[in-house]
Amino acid sequence: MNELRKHIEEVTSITDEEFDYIKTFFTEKKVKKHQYLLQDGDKVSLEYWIIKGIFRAFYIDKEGKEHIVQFALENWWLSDYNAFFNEKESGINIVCMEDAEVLCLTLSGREQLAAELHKMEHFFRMKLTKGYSAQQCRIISLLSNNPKKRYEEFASLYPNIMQKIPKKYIAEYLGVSRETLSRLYSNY
Amino acid sequence: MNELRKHIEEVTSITDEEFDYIKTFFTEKKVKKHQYLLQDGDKVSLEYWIIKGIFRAFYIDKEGKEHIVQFALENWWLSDYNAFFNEKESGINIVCMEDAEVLCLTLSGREQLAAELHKMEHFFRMKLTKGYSAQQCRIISLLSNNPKKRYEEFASLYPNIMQKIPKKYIAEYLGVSRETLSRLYSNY
DNA sequence: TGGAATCATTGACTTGGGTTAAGAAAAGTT
DNA sequence: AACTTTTCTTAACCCAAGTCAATGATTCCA
Repeated sequence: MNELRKHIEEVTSITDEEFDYIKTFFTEKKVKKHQYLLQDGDKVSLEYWIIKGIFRAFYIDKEGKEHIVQFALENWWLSDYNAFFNEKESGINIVCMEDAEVLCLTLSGREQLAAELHKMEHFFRMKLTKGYSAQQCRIISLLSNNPKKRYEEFASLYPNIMQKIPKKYIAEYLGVSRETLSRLYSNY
Repeated sequence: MNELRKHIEEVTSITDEEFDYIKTFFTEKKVKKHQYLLQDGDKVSLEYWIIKGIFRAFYIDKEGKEHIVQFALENWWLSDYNAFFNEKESGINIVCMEDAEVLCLTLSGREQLAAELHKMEHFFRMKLTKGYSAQQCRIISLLSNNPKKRYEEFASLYPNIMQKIPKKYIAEYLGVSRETLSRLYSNY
């Protein structure tokens, strides 16, 4: 839990008492590679903060193709906020790609935390602002860059993800076929 | 300003005194068609809430092509949150497409409001959650749908935007050439 | 340690959508 | 009302990237 405190204090400082209270909302969980945290159609009731490990969140289209919404590793938050906000079942899947430990927070727990502790409301807003901003960059990149540029951008933005996961998932993230991605870096 | 109060109270109820205070952070502004609210390279210091009118926020790539990040009309919030979060100059442009009235809030004003009034912090978080969720839908659509599907999705999601703005901008939003878009609905 | 999955590469072929161009229609302006 | 400017449509052509298929390379696991 100590990592979580450090993580929160990057945004706002909290007292020992406050953190003791915050802690009570989280439960620890160990997750093995290939294990699902969330499956298409599930009721979404949890949000996860990753202590260690790697996950991918993906959407499956009507043809059965996977499209990666988000990768997540240490210190990242992860859930289907879309389902949460619209109070629907999940439309995406979240799978573990490298043995992991996560902290689980119920969505109602988060709202309660935010309501009771202004600092936590602030914290969540700041995290969301960052996520919003990152998503906007990705949209711009999808609209204006060709696959090669997108690949280079991704590689420079997330070098640590690049090394750790199969390239086919990067292709799915970039919106490109594995074959095309493969051709990109063989052309040097 | 009354519309603003109504807008805020959709999320959280506030007292007269609170609203009187909130009001002091906003200034009204009238904007004419074709007028810029924000230009690539500007220092981003304001956020806008639209009372009436239509705007588009767009990115210009190296070839000079426009790519639309966001449309915005009544009740929408608009700024370059990316620039704000990373404390950089704007990378996008915001242009008025239909005579408008907006309320301006400085970014530091927003932070102050959020810090002083927990309710406003909550309000901004809720708005951001909704925006985040919408962006995620758009990313999924860009990754998994072809132009025709994206067009249909957009048309059903934002029928009011469809009617009011030139189709070429919709093409720029969908990441498709005007010609391709034009072919889409002539094929029925 | 060897066989089975999974993942990556490469080549041949196909195709969706971009580009170019030219003309029609609509909107804005005087 | 006439002229300009912007927007839209349609057609011909082309190319980037997808698909299909076969082969190699890794990784996984019994």
